[in-house]
Amino acid sequence: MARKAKSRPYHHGDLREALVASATEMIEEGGPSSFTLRECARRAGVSHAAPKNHFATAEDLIAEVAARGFEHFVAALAQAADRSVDQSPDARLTAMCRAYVDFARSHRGVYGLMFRERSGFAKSEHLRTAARAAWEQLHQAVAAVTGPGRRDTDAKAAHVWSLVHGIASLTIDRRFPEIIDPEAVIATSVASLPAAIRSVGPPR
Amino acid sequence: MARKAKSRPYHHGDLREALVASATEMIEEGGPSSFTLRECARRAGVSHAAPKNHFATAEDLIAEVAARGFEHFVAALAQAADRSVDQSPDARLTAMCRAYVDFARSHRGVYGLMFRERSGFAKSEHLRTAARAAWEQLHQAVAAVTGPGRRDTDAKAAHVWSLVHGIASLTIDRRFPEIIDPEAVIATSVASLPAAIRSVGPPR
DNA sequence: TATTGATTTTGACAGCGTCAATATTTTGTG
DNA sequence: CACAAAATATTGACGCTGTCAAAATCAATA
Repeated sequence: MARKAKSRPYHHGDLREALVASATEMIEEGGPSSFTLRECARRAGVSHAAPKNHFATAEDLIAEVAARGFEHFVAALAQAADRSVDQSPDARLTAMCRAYVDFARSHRGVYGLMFRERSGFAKSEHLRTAARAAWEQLHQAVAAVTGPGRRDTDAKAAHVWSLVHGIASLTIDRRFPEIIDPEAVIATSVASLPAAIRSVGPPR
Repeated sequence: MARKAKSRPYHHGDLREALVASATEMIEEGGPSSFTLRECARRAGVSHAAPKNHFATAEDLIAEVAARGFEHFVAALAQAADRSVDQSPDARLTAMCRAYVDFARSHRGVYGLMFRERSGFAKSEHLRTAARAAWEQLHQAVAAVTGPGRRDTDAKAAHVWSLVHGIASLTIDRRFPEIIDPEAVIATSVASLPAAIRSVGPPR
């Protein structure tokens, strides 16, 4: 055993972690499509087939990268919430949305990976739970704004997520016309969110 | 010459169009990442190097697919606008947003391609102009709601695009929790849009 | 110390995109 | 009509990729 304990289990030391680090690096540098398993092994200083012992397939490795991306992402959102814990729910939600877009913009590659369909989402339990944690983080901030016990909080949270994800994606992939200042879009759209979610759906 | 005339210029007949058709088919079936140039050539019934005469690189071919996707997309939006031409600007914008999400859901593969960063966006003029046409289509519908001559219509249009693109992406890539009914999110969020864009940004 | 098991390497395979050389067909011109 | 020129398609090769099986290496344990 001693598989992931701190006991420096083997030859390389901890190849599994080294592979995740190299893969993350590659994806941050050149986007998800720039990743290749062989180059990743090269960066970790091992032969091209060595990863097989830790990840059955290349997809499993990038699923792990995506899962850790979600964990990092959740931490960033939580930190934003903590920093504004003494403010209003509206301010807290706004802060979280800003943190959302900031994370996406400063981790373009991994963020793109996290929301790409084929990221091993179906196969990796780790990835699914990490993604769900992100959803719950956002959901909670929305619930604080709409008030407790509402039936349609889910739809409102989905609305918020859609908006910030849309802004993040279009900004990252440069699909806005050049005239558009992403910073301005983020500022005005995010600022309008608390009021907007109060009026989304039936007002009762 | 007679390069793209109707004169059945050659051996295959019209390989260029056949390649675009095969590529579109592949991407719709298995997503953008399932495309390979060799399989595409196979489907078109030619050798693996035949595409070289019509597209210098594989990226050029998928850029063409993306460009046509945008053209098809613009047509779908325009059709939605036409169908609601006798209604209010609000209803027209709503209809267009519904058409937007409907298109994305019924052309998952190509839509994913259209908004993926590496789609030859930088190199293909055709792709850039087709994408710009889509933006202008949406921009116009937004302008009709906010009223003419407003300075912040761009930001409002970006807001609308972000929301519908976010809904479309998250739905397509199945990133909403299972509890969420995409149909409900689309209905409520899109319905709230006209009112929302009136309050986004400075009210003056 | 010997054996076991985990880890890594080596070598092979098919598939990929691209390129150069060759073959074939169409088009344009004398 | 014949022939040259241009356009189009094929063949074969190159280096790259992910995956697999067999052999080699090393750590821990019995």
